[in-house]
Amino acid sequence: MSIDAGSMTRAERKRAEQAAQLRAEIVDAAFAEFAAVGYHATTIADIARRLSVSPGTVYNYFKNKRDIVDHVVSRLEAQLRAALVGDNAPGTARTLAEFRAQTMRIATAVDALFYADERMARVLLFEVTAIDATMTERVLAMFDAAHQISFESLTDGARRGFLRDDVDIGATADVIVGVMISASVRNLRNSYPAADRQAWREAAVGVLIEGIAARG
Amino acid sequence: MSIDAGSMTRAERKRAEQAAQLRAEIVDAAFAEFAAVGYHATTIADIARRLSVSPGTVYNYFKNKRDIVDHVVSRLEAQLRAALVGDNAPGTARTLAEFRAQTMRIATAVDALFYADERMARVLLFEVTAIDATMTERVLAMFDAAHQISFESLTDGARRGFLRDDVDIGATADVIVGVMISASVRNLRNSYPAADRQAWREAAVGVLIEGIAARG
Amino acid sequence: MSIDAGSMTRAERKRAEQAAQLRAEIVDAAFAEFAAVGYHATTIADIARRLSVSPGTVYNYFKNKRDIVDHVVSRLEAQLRAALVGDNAPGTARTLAEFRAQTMRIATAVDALFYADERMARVLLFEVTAIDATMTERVLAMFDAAHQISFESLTDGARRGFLRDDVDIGATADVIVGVMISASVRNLRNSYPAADRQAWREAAVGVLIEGIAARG
Amino acid sequence: MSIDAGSMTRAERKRAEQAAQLRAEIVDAAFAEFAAVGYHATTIADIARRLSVSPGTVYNYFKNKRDIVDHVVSRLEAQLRAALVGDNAPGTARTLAEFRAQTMRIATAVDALFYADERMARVLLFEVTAIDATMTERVLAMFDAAHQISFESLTDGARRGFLRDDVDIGATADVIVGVMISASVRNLRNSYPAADRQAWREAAVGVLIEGIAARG
DNA sequence: GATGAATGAGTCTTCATTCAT
DNA sequence: AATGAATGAAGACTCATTCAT
Repeated sequence: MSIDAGSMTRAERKRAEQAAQLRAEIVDAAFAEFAAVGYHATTIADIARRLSVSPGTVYNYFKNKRDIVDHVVSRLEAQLRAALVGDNAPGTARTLAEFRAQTMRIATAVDALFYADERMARVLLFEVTAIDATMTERVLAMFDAAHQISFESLTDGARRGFLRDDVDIGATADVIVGVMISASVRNLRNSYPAADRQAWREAAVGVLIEGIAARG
Repeated sequence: MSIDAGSMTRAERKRAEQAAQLRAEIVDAAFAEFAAVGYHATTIADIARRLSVSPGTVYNYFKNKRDIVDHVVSRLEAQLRAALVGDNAPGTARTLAEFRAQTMRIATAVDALFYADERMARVLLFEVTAIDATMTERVLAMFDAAHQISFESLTDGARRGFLRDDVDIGATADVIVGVMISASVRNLRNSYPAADRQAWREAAVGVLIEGIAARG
Repeated sequence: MSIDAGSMTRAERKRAEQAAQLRAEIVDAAFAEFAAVGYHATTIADIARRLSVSPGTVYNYFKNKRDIVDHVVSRLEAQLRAALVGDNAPGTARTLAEFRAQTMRIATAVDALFYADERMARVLLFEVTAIDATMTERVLAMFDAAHQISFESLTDGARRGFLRDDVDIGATADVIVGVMISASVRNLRNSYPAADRQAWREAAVGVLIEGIAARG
Repeated sequence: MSIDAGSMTRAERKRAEQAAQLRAEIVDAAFAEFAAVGYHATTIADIARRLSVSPGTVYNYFKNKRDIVDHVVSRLEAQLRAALVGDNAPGTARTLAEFRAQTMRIATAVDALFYADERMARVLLFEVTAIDATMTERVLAMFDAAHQISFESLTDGARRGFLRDDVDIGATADVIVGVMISASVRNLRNSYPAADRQAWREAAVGVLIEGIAARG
């Protein structure tokens, strides 16, 4: 996959860059089209037309239509992963206040992602799952990853004593993932202004933390 | 649509019943097929074959394929509505204990619905949304309805004083819907035994109620 | 494959007959088209057009284009087999004269087949072998079958003593098959009148029999 | 087409040689690919890849794909012609023994050709004929040429008196060509060791000569 | 009302060929 | 002369829908 740039001539390097660029543009165009009219309603010709390119060209970069969605989803996966980790790695919060702050950071990051581009939610939650079992599995695995991160974070909080020790961590992690999904979905119908969204996040996180914080 | 049974002969009535029966069977078969292989991968012939009937017959009962999904979704809507209301109409809980009990009843009903037939979650969440904007809108409206019921229930609880009055009711309702979605989705990957599911519900509801119950 | 006609209604039987008829017509049309312009140059639409039928209809009868050639070749195989056996089963000749007569009968039957319809040679020898390895194998197997029949006939002749016992039977059988192929191929270029063909057969069979007949 | 070498500088000459070389290599590569997967399954890119050259380059040497096969076939034609004539020109045999020896030489040469490279038979007999009528005609013309040579040889033998004068020379020539084809085809299925092939040739030639030699 | 064969529009995909660099 | 990305025409195949029986 990685290309030994050292062994390439200048011309080759330039060509490789242009190829990578077009690949990326195809993924972009496909993503846009999938979000706009759906995977099945999108034809390869549609994607090509967005780039003023011929259908054949698309096939110079991707094996087939299925291959294109795979790359679209990979990009979304990477974006989501970036939002979920970053400086928010689980286990770094030492106090309830820090935990709350960290949770808010993650919520804000995820929200920014889905809010900045509501197409993400549309494609990921509503289009891609209908393609086939493998694709569905990938999406479910993404939910699982989010669950995993929550789980670790909560486990750590319980160990450090600022979260109740009688709470069911698995169930709580599910609740957290559910909130994320729910927020994404609701945003598709009714785009809320950024300020409301901040308030919403604080409220939701507040409810959660109240529910799991150690008493006293 | 409604049939004036009074003016029908016995033979006519019998025929009308059989027709209604076949209509229902077609919806069933379509649902099963959509869940098994997806909406787009399902052909009219597949549905017909399940009923040992010809494709043409299907068109005697439904205008087109799109019309069939519409009815499939209507049935799922009705089932969900039944689970959400019934004797669980919002505003009937008078104490926190009653509220908790009611919430558990709803959670159990919804869970029973999705657990009894995981195909429901699959079709509703993963297949149907990819069909077109109208269909997606219907699903979002179902989420909205669930949100509405939660919202009313919470509002009532706050008014009666057993829920904190500083809680953001809208956000909390979103959390509740999110939990439902999350639970449904996770069950698709990993079927949990009924006992575990009961424990899970209690834990999740516990977290929620702790988070919103009036202090003291 | 065989259909239990007894369990069919009259209407079903009629429909089955019509289906079988159309299947056969498609094979005919495909054969004609393959012979005229070749397998690769033939489109499904071409075949359909010959029958004033839509392309989709062709696919109601055959899985794909490859499936159609398979049936075309099966039909040719059956025709060839019929020409090679019939009352010409190996081992029935008791004297050299009978052997010569039998050989002539077979030669005449094969010639009639290829002469009656030069498309047979064209499709079998020149078109079908270019499709894929499996198809080529089928054609080679047909040559093998012809070889086998010759071989048995010659073996029997040697055993009965009217053929030279020092002759290489395998090689001779190859020669016989070669003559058949050669005659078929040459006919493609230059259609000879029936009388000439009869003379040709007698000459060729004469050369062969002279070469292998027991001396004295 | 022909190049006036006299007016070329050394550099020009070298370049012309390299061009001729690459042309030849393209023909080689195409031949190899056609034999391996067939004419239609071979893409220009496949041929180019074999030579570590770009598809565009191929078009600097040949007008189109069809043009390439034409040259492939020309090369095969030349090889076959070389095997059939050489010191085996018809009319040089003076006695039956010489005739037999000459026939064996030709048979051995042809066999060597097809045995050394079974791809020849595959391409010539099984691939190339399916391309178009012109190509088929070329192959038939090759058979004709072989027939012609046999015919002349036999005519000469009859004139000199060591072959029967009542034999049908045309039919006999057909038999000879048929034997060549048959041997080539059979070798495609079952590669025989060189020793067996020698024996086979002797047997087949023996049968033939016995059949046509003058008696007494 | 049931049938199921016929329809043909609609897409993906391939690949020979071109041409700007 | 070599390159290789772009092209777009062409064709196999699917399947929702129709309609004569």
